[in-house]
Amino acid sequence: MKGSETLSNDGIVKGAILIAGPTASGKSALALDTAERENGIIVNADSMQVYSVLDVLTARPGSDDLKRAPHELYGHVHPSISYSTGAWLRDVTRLAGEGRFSKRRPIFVGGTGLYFRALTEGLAEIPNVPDDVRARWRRRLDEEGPVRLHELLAREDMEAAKAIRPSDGQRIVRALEVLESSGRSIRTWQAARARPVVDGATAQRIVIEPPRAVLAERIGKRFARMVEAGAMEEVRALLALRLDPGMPAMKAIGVRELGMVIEGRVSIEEAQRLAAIATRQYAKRQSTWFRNQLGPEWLRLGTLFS
RNA sequence: GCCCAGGUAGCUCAGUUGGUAGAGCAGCGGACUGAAAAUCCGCGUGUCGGUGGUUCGAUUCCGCCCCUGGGCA
Repeated sequence: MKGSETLSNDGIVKGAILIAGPTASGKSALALDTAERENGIIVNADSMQVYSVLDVLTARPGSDDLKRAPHELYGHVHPSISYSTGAWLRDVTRLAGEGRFSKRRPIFVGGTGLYFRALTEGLAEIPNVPDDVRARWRRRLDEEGPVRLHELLAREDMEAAKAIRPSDGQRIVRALEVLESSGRSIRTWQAARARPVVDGATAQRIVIEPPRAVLAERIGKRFARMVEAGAMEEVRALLALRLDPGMPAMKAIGVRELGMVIEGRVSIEEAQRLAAIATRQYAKRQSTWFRNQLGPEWLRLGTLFS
């Protein structure tokens, strides 16, 4: 790490450290070490660790970790809220505006590749889609299927339709809801990106890429530990909120699996096995993303931190 | 010991009236601009238990052996 430089804040964050890595790669440990050495403030860049309730299940830093360095954007969103990349970026911008990064070096750590991209490359400034519009298109997706909606999109927004597969319901719905609520094609919006929040020239970017087999072993052990640490009670508490199963927080790995145990449909052992599989598949998607989407400006570490 | 039923991909299994085999899951590769722990696309990775025999050719038919279940003793 370079010596500390002036962390000015004139709309863009300078001298930031970015640490990306798949689940169970030990990125939080690296972030803590770095924070202590660099007088840093750790900022979450993980789409699930923002939600409260699921402390254990999302492997959020514990109280010991929180004592070692300031942490931001962890567990600050209730699971009943549908958070998003845009909301996260606004939160980061707000922290910068409050001067939170002026005395301490921000260390962004997480496993959500899209968050890092939004941070360093900016995100299209698309107006918020009203809830009712979004709900209606999602319902139509359920009822009519993606192919039907893709045909519809092709009629109204050929450019967007060409860029999205007819089977990709989620992206089709996004294109449709943006078109309806803003009156403009999502492609038009996306053509113009807003300013990055972090200055790439002065940032240090690190991605941890441990061998898959090593990751797989750690994942298996870690989920068992989560259950011992009370993951089951967390899921119970989350389910008690009776949220729509489509909410992002409900998609956290382990919610479905442990939920089946609560319903008495599978054994705890089977749930652990299924959750470990889902986590491995997630780690694979992350690895693919980091391998192919992150540029050469990222320092790639093959080692593991615990 | 005898009688059944099996031994085919990492797992569960299908199949070949004899021309070296395919599904699901797992796994691997890829896409990714506001649900990204999401969503989507692509790819069989194999001494068909072993060994003899019949055959132009055996994973398939026959013999023997080994292994795993179940039954009878």
